[in-house]
Amino acid sequence: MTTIYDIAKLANVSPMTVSRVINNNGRVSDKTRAKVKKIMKDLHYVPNSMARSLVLQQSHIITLLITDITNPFYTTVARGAEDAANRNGYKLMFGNTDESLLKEQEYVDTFLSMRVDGVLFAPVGDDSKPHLERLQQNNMPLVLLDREVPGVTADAVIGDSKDGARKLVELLIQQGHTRIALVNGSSHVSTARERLNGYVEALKLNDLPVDPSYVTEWKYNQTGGDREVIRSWMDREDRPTAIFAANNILALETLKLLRSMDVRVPDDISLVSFDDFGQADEVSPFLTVASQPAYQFGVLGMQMLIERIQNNEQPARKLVLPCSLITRASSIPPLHLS
Amino acid sequence: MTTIYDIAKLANVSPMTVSRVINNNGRVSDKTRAKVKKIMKDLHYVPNSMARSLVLQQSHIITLLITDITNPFYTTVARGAEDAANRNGYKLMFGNTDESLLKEQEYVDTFLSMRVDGVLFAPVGDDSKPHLERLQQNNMPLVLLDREVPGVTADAVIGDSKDGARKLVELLIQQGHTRIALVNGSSHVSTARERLNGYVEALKLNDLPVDPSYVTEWKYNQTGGDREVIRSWMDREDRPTAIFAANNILALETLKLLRSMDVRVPDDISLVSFDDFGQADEVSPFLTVASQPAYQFGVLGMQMLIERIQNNEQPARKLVLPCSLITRASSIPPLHLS
DNA sequence: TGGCAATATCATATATCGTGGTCATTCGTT
DNA sequence: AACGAATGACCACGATATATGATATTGCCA
Repeated sequence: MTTIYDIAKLANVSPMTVSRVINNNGRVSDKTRAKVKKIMKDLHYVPNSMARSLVLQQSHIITLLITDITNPFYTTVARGAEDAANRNGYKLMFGNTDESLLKEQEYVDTFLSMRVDGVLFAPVGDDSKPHLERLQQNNMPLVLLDREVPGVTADAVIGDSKDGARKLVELLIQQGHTRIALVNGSSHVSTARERLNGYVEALKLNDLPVDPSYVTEWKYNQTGGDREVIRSWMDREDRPTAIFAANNILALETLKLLRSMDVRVPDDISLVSFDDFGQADEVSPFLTVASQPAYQFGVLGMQMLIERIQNNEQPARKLVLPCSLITRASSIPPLHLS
Repeated sequence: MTTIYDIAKLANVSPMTVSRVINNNGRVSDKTRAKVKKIMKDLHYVPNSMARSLVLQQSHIITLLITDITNPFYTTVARGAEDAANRNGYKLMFGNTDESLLKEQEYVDTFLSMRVDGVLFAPVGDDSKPHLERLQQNNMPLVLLDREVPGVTADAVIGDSKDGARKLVELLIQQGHTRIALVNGSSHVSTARERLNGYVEALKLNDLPVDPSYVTEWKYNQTGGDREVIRSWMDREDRPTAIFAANNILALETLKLLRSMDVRVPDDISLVSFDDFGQADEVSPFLTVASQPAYQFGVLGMQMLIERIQNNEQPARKLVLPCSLITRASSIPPLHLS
């Protein structure tokens, strides 16, 4: 591809003069400037940002790593982060780990080796710790998103999972449910632990028993969960009258499973969950959810990151965003009360 | 950050030896290799891919540009492309244009200046032509996705929009509808033109009139559409009994609008559209759609791109993927027939 | 068995990729 | 002659390729 040397030769000037024209600094006469610009256009010249960031030591690129690009929660986060990045003159590029630690590690290496200016990071879980430490050891500006990691001190924007979970479960209790099951994410993820905490707390506050056999753990992206657990719940005498799914994807999977067993929601069992479904909610608003301000997650995370890029020495900050309860058709009082 | 020079100094070897250890080529004694590796690990060394790709003239990075990251169709495409890229040893990074030509242009410049190995490109529309030409002028391997651009010769993976549209409209006609409106995407986008073609063709084949006032044009991501048009349709004596929305987002927006006017779907009016809603379809399968194999779009596009990276001289190829009709609750015979 | 050339193995010096910063130099004016 | 504006020469950024130098190993023959 064309370089400043090619252009310099054609324009009968030195490469440095071309560089000056490109960056619009230093003194270049209008005549040579025009001549150089014309040749650049004719040759479809594009500056090589590899070479440029090699000498400038910065790329003006920020990356966002999410764990599930098909999850509307994360894509909405992405939109927020993108808008905030563009407003500040940064380009945003995305990576998707698919809840895989291996992919996460590879992306971390890619980001480090690309010398991006900063990373917005939704970690896979607690085992992401070495990856985060690797970023920090290399002094890479970093902001955690949605999930915290024990033992890692870093800026973070997270949701109030415990509070949201408690609100959901208390709603169910108010509706008369006493046997509430939980389809949770992996306990290696902070949000799953917090949601379990909120679930337990709501039960205890209302003097309801906490039955561990009513709690199961899947991965947040639903792969590899034990489908039989739900089946076994339905076979019990004291079958739960409501299920709390810890995120939107788990709620969908649960719903599918219930349908395949001819269990109707909400007639036979109520279902509530965390996170909306993006625009799809409009089709037929159905699930009662604790909704998180996804777009704001992205915007605020990006702002925090850009401040950290400007000064990586400041102490770590943590932002906890509230969730709001949206009551819809999927949760109703249990049969014996209606 | 640490460089091979730092490591070389500590290991008492030359930078070149360190480079050999990193790339596992050339002959290095086991002793020095071990020594160098230890120091690299101690210093958390990460190779600088800017410097590397500067000399190697390749980055092993492929980028995918989509027009709406919150659209489940595109995120599913992304997952397919990602899987195919990883299988072939490439890293995939994403860009999102939000249906904006300006953002598209900026991403094109970024990709060119980053000297990525190839670009998978869902163009905003016909006006993307200069952007695509810019890529081609710089010899950047390129595969179009989902949308074609008149006057641009390039590899492409697209859906059979015309056929899908015809299938949808013919289903409505079979159900007894005769007044079918179309909420289309911009006529500057190839898929919108094809879907209009299919719509018109289905009407003509069934000896139904084509009324231009029953066709409106919005942007595919729904921003800036003229909401009043739909309102005016509903005010007419001969109000349409069915609406065909040209993609999932437009269908949602239409649905919202109808709801706000207390028009019920499907009781008062039927609604069909292109593209699924990802996992959200499971919540409550509702809309009748022409479904495109989104994941396959990504996989096949990526394979095509990788072949083009290996040989950019071969003639352009075009792959047209079929869509399948999924009949659901949103389309029923019109009132007067039931 | 000793001696030396031939060969294989390991390591380094130097040039290069495309750009920007610094400082020296040239040019045109007054 | 003197000054400021315009331009150029050279090096650095962090890596790799090539050619070459420095050892270690082997083979061969007297």
